Amino acid sequence: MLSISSVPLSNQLLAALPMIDRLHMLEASISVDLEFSEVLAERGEKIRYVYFPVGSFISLVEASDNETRIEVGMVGDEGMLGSSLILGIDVSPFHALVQGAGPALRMKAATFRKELARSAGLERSLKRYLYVVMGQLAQTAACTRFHLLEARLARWLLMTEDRAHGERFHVTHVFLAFMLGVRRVGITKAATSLQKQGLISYSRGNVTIVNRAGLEKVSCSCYQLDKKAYTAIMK
Amino acid sequence: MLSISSVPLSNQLLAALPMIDRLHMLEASISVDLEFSEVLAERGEKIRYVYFPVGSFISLVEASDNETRIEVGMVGDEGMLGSSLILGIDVSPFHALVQGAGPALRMKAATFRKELARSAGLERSLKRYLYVVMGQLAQTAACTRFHLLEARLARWLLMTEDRAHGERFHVTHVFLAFMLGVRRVGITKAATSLQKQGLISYSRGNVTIVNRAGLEKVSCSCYQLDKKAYTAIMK
DNA sequence: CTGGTTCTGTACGCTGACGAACATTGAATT
DNA sequence: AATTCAATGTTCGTCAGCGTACAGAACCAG
Repeated sequence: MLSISSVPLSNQLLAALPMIDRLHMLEASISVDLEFSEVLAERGEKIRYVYFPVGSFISLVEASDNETRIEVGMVGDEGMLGSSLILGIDVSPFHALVQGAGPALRMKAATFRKELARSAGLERSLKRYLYVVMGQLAQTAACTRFHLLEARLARWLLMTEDRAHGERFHVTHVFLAFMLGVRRVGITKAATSLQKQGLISYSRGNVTIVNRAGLEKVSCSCYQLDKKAYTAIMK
Repeated sequence: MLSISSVPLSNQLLAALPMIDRLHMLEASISVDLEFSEVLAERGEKIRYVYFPVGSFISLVEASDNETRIEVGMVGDEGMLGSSLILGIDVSPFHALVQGAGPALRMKAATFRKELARSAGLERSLKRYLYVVMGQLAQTAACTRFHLLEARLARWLLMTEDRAHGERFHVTHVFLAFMLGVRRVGITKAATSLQKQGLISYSRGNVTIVNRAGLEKVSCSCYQLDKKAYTAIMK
C-alpha cells in the first residue's frame, strides 16, 4: 500500500494561524477521508464545502470544450480548496477532484465565510494564498504552451511528491494524460524516458521518485518558480 | 488614424458604482494618456498605480523562461489593472503593457486601498472582477493548449475589438506573435487565411474586422465563455 | 528620387504531439 | 491453472507549429 508519512498530519494554512483562530477552525470543521477521483466541486456549481487537505491532495481542472480538460492547479496541505469564497462568490471556478486519497478537514461554506469575517488573520492568510493560486494559473498557461511533455511530466511528479509527502504514490499513465492534456501514448513515452534515466520507476500505477535532484534538472523551471512564489508570499 | 469611438468614454467598473462612490473615485484619480507598448507593471515589482482604462486597453503577460512570454489576460474599460491589491499584496503578479493607446484613470495604489476600505460597494465589485480574471487565466491555459492558432487569433481579435470599441485598430503580426506565443510566420499564415475568408482585412498593422459574425464562428468557444462568465458574475 | 526600415509573404526541412490500432505484461478472480 | 482486465509498450502515417532564411511591398526620411 501507500507509504504512511512520518510527518505529523496537518494543514499549513491552519498551522500558521494564531492558536485561538486555529482552535476555532478545527472546532468548526470535521475530518473526512477523501477517496481517489472523488469530485469535490464542479465549475459553475455552488460551493457547499471547503477542504483543507491533510495528506490528501486535489486537482483543479479546467474544461474548454467537452472532453478537453487540463489541470490548472494542485491543492495539498499547503493550501485549501474553496479559496475563491474570499471573493464573496460561492460558485466554483473549476472542477476539483481528489487526486491523492487521504484525510482532509471539511467545513461548510457558510461557516467558512463566518470564520473569515471573524478572524482578520485568517482572511489575510487566505488572501495571500489566493494570490499564489493566481500566479500558478498564469504559470501553468505559459508552461503548457512552451515546455516539452517530458519536462512538464517531471514538474508534475515533483509537485505531487511534495503534496504526497513521500516518494511513492499511485497514478496511471491514463490519469497523467488527462491531467497534462495529452495522449496516453505521449505519457508512456515521456515516462519511459524518465525511467531509463533512472529518475523514476513505476509499474502499474505505482510511481516512485528515485532521483529527485535529477528530476528537478529535467523538469522545467516552472516548478522552482511556483515554489519560490509560494514561500515569498506566504512567508 | 484610429477611429474615434462615439461611445461616451467611461469605465464600466466605475460606472456601476453608486454615485457617491463614483465621485470619490474620480476625485482621487487623474486622467492620463497611455502610449502603445508602455509598461505599467512588472512581475514581482511593487504596484505604484492602478489604472481604469477608458478607451485604452492593456495586456497581462506571463513569462516563464526568458524570451518565452504569453498574454494571459486583457484589460479594457470592462476592468482595471491592479485588482490583485484587493488581496492585500502590492506586488504585481504579471507584466502589464499598453496594447491599445488611449485615456485611462490613474490612481495611487495607496489611495486605491483606502478607497477599498472605505467603500463596501467598491470592494464587492472588484472582488467579483478578480474572480472573473481568475476564470480568464484558467480559460487561457486550456485555450492555449488545445485550440488551433487560427481560432486563437480570431478570439484575440474579437476580444480586442470589444475593448477598442471600434472595428479598426493597430497591431502588427510581430506583436500578435508575441501575444499568442507563436512565430510571426504562424500569424501571417493564420491572418492570411482569415483575410481570404473575408473576415478581416489588414495592411501594415491596420486591422479591420470585416465580418464579426463570421469571425466568431471560426474563433474557439473561449471567446463566448469568457464573455458569458463576465456578464454572469458582474451582472 | 533614393535609400533605409518596417511589415508582410513564402519556402524548406524538422519535430513533438496526434489519432488509431494492436501487442504484451502483470494482477486479480475464478 | 485458466481467465479476465487494467496498465503499459510499440508502430505508422499525419500535421500544426518551429527555426531559419530570403524576397517583395509599403512607408518614411533625407
